[in-house]
Amino acid sequence: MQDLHTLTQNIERYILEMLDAEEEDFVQLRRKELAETFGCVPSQINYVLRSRFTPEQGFLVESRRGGNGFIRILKISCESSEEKLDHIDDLIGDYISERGARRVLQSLQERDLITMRERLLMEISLRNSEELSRDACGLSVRERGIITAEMLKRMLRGIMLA
Amino acid sequence: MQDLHTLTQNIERYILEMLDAEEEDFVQLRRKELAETFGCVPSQINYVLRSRFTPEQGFLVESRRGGNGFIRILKISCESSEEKLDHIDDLIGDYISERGARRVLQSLQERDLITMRERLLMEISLRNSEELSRDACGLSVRERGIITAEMLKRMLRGIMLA
DNA sequence: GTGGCATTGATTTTTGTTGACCTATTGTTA
DNA sequence: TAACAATAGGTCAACAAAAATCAATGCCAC
Repeated sequence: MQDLHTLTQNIERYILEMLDAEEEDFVQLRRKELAETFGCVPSQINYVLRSRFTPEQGFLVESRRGGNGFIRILKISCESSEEKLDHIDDLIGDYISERGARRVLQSLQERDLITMRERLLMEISLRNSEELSRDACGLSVRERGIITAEMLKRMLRGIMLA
Repeated sequence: MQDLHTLTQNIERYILEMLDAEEEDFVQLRRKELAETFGCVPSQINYVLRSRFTPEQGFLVESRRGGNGFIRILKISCESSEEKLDHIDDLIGDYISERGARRVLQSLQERDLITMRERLLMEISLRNSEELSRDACGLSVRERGIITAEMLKRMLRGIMLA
């Protein structure tokens, strides 16, 4: 696990370095070219993107097929310290009630770490998720609280409070 | 990095610049002339309009054939919240694929109707809901698409009104 | 040996480009 | 005024290029 030399890890590092080097907060590349650079099959690139450049990890990926196709990788969030992420994890834990989640969001918004609209978005998402897991899946209160906690952490990690 | 200029992209940019230059929020042009300007077949213009100037991207296209025929491209304004909401409902409808949802979000962000962070939050939310309804509830693709549409509309309505 | 991450390649889907043929509008003329 | 000619835009199918998907397989760590 300490061995950072799998193909996937190399490609991940390569893209991260490109992002670092750029003025912009995005890089654009050709899947086929990148695959050739690493001497692998093109679909390997999709695997790297799917597993390492997800919205939960603060990235958005746009692409186009066909003539002059491309893949664009955008880094959204600012860098954030491990501490802050840990703090959020502590704050939320493995289980949280809907009320508790709302308290967390209110506090973050009052401290200007998220905007009003972002808070609103997350509240709507949580309510949706709550509704889905209650009505469609018939999950218990406890199970729903676990899902809510997971969801809230994903969203907050995604925009990585700076 | 490389030459990112297909014919379609050049024509798109040309029309956007015309729109920018105009006082009005529309431009009017001749299909044949524009095709000649770019040294291409006239139907190429239709392709550009069909793929780049759709309602989803905030445009309406009108035209007339025969003598003195023309093509007119209008920018949808969406001044009031009401207009935005109607527009959103039109774009999403009762069913939407995950891919379609992501296209809508990209387009809204490019039109500055939502921020990057908001787009990111909504993508996380969509993934979460997809995962929940697929794995925990075992819903079909169709059912998930209906839920996705509903959720997307709720989120967008929520922040457009804020 | 089992479970999960990584790798591969065959197949599918999307995008861009072109040209042959279709339809609508306007003007002209018998 | 009814046909017809000229004009201008629309549709569609075929092809090429590039990325996405998915299922099968490989590789470790436990």
